[in-house]
Amino acid sequence: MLSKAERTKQFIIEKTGPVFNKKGFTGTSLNDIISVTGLTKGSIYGNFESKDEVALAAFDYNVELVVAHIRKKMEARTSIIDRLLVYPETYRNFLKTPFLLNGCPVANTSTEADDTHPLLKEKAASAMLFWRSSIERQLKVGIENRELKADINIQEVTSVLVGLIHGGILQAKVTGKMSYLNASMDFLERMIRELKK
Amino acid sequence: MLSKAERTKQFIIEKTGPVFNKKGFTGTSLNDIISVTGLTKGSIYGNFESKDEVALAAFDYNVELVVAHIRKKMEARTSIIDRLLVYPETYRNFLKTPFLLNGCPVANTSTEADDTHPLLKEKAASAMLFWRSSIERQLKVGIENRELKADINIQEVTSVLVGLIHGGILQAKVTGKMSYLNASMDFLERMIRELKK
DNA sequence: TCAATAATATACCAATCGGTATTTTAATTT
DNA sequence: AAATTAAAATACCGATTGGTATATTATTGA
Repeated sequence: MLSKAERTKQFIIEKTGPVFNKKGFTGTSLNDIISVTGLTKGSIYGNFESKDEVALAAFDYNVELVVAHIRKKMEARTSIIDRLLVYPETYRNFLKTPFLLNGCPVANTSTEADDTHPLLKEKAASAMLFWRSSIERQLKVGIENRELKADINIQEVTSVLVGLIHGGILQAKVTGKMSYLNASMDFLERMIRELKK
Repeated sequence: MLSKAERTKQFIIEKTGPVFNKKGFTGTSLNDIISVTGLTKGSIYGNFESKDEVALAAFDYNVELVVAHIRKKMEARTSIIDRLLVYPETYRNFLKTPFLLNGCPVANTSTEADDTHPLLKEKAASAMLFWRSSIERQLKVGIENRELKADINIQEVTSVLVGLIHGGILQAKVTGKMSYLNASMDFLERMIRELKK
């Protein structure tokens, strides 16, 4: 069984995760952390040695939620095309997915931390590269299996796939018009289907 | 001639613009504003009534720089295709363009302000819609001129164009790999050329 | 040139920031 | 159940936050 401290630590991470994703690192104060957890400053600093450490853990948690969500949906599918289609399907519904409601943690953290918080930026970069390599691997497997065309530009397809998702969310979030994201996802779906041999 | 106050106001905007784009609204403190302008708090508050007002003006300035830059490059071109190609060309070199170095102000502000700063969000939304409608207008003109295919989905093309730019910059900035942005721009260029009738 | 006015600087404010030392309370272990 | 240890609450810290009132210095119009 987990120790009390470990459970509290996890509790803090789960409660602050959404706040950090919504308000960002600078925008989230210790008082935010305190009020969202219902704990006191002493308790927070008994389990984490700084606000930084809470934010870093919260980021990992936020990313893991997204990754697990995507992975679970993919496991139910066999072909590479169907698996890749999980992406547009998932992000079309980002508003209905609690941990995506305020945007993808990778995108949010990348944008804020890029010029301000080296440790967070490093984590965001790792998450981005992890995501990309997961897509690249699937494309490679698909080519080897002869499910996908052999002449696919893996790096380009990956860049476009990831870019369309983030760019679509950005446009939808700021304007409030889901149709911009949906249009991007329509396009992305067609692109994915055209990867087929 | 501009009054002293108007010149100082403009001076403050020009000096703080890059800071706000780099550090964001929350991340930029009054001390940042003071040190980057070399002015004192009294002078700042003599010309603006709040940090908010400075940030709002700085955002407008930042956007105007980008808009003017794009417009200028477009004016030298005649065909719609060539004009649209200004976008990928511009953003490929965003690192060499001072006011784009830290990312597009619309994207940066959208991401930060979306859940935290209503006034800034409103401005970011307007800028996004303005940008989109400028692209949509060009597509429409291109279709009417028979330069472009008649069956183009204007909203989709616009969403993809804008999305690829923002998504590409995001990936390049956080990972430090320009090749991700360049791959997106390669794809975008091809897409633009294929709009031709 | 000399007032009037506009613009900038100085000095201060309460509130909040992230963080720490200490005390109190709760959970373990024997 | 008592003793020990772990965890959480309280009270405090200096520094910084955005903002204001007042004093000083430039600028401008008569």
